[in-house]
Amino acid sequence: MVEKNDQIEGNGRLFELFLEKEVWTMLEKLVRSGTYDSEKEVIIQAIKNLHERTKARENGSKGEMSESLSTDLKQIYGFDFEERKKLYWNENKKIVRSPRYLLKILPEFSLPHLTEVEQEQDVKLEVFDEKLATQRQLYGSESIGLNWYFNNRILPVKLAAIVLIQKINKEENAWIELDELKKDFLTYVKQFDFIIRNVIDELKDIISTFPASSGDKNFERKEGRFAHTFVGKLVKKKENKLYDTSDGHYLTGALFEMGLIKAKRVVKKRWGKTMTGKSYKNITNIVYVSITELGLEFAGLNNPLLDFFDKVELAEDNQVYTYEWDNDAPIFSHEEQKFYLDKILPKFEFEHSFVDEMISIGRFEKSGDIKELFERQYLEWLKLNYPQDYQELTGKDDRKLSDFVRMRSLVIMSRLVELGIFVKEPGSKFGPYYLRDK
DNA sequence: TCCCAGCAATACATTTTAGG
DNA sequence: CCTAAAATGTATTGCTGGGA
Repeated sequence: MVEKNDQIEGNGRLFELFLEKEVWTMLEKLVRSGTYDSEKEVIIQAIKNLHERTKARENGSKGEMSESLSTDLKQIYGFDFEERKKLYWNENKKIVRSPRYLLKILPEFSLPHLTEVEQEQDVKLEVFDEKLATQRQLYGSESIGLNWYFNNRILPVKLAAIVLIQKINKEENAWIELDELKKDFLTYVKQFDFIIRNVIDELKDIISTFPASSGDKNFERKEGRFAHTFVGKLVKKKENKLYDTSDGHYLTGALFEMGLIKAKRVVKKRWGKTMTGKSYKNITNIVYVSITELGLEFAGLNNPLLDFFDKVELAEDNQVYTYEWDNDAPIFSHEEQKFYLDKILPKFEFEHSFVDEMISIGRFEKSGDIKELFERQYLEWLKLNYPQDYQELTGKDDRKLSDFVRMRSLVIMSRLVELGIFVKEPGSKFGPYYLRDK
């Protein structure tokens, strides 16, 4: 019983995002009327109906609903459920679709609105441009010269940049509170996820890294982690955590590490103990972020997937059907691929040259070949440039070293596959991998 | 049958916070 | 300003489906 409640609650939270309260109440009434056992069932039935109609349409015949949910709802509430669904589709699509992203105000001319106390404590958070130092500071000696392996997808990065720009425009303030950005990002991602799952069947793989959304007890933790991996999180240096110094404090997150956003930290004193014996109640760090030139450029580039939402319109009979999407087509445009290679990768010195080499090789028969190449080249590079870290890494046992190689090398390729630069043989698990344009 | 890429549960660790 | 519980973060190990 408890478990069942939890599940319904989970769905409830999810659906509040897409359905008005009115519709949720409607679902509850329908359950109470005895037609269905749970809200979940109503929703499942609705999706089944959609699915059958869609299939029927593809086969060129008229769809037969196994059970007419819309008729039930019409009788009870006097309006057409499908009609409503169409509205939600249009609403969601409007949010997700992709116009060209432009800033209405320039970041340089706008400052965050701060209280007096906060202003006193204003501390600038450096944007780390020194490529190697950054990765090393953030992730220790195991990520030197590489984009962090948990930044394993580019699509969430693109979405996050878009959300930030939208927010800056809406609030007419160039500096956005990081926590607020994360919230909006998650809302956007859920809407994105909702549309793709319901409309574009072929694209389900793309969103497999998005946090799962229903019936998952750890969902909130997962999505929190998802947000800070891609959007950002302030990491405080232990020794300094109670002091209002900026030393050793930095921001992680794909957006920041790839140079797409800049950040500043504002410190609020509450209590704590400084070196000089002064005591505070606590210290709260508020991080404000803004888009960089690079981020603006990236967000503004054409994206086939986002553009796709612009093209999808309702059919003449006002139904939302599964639209055709070429599953073999890349979800990133050529401009975006070029941007990644030319403007983002140079921040990661080893990965940059490694990817260049991968492209010049052009084909790998199996994933093992990539690992092999990576191990050879990375160790060589590390030995030359960072002998101490080389010692540390090779001093580990074989298992640890091979895990290191596996994670690092394969994620480099998975990013290239997502971007559409490389293709992994459809249906295969271990490759071959080859360049798309060859 | 074996193996391993890609997850994901779980145990363990650290940080935050509430309360006095 | 301290303690301890609660929240949150991290690391390791384990699992599994399907290709070799």
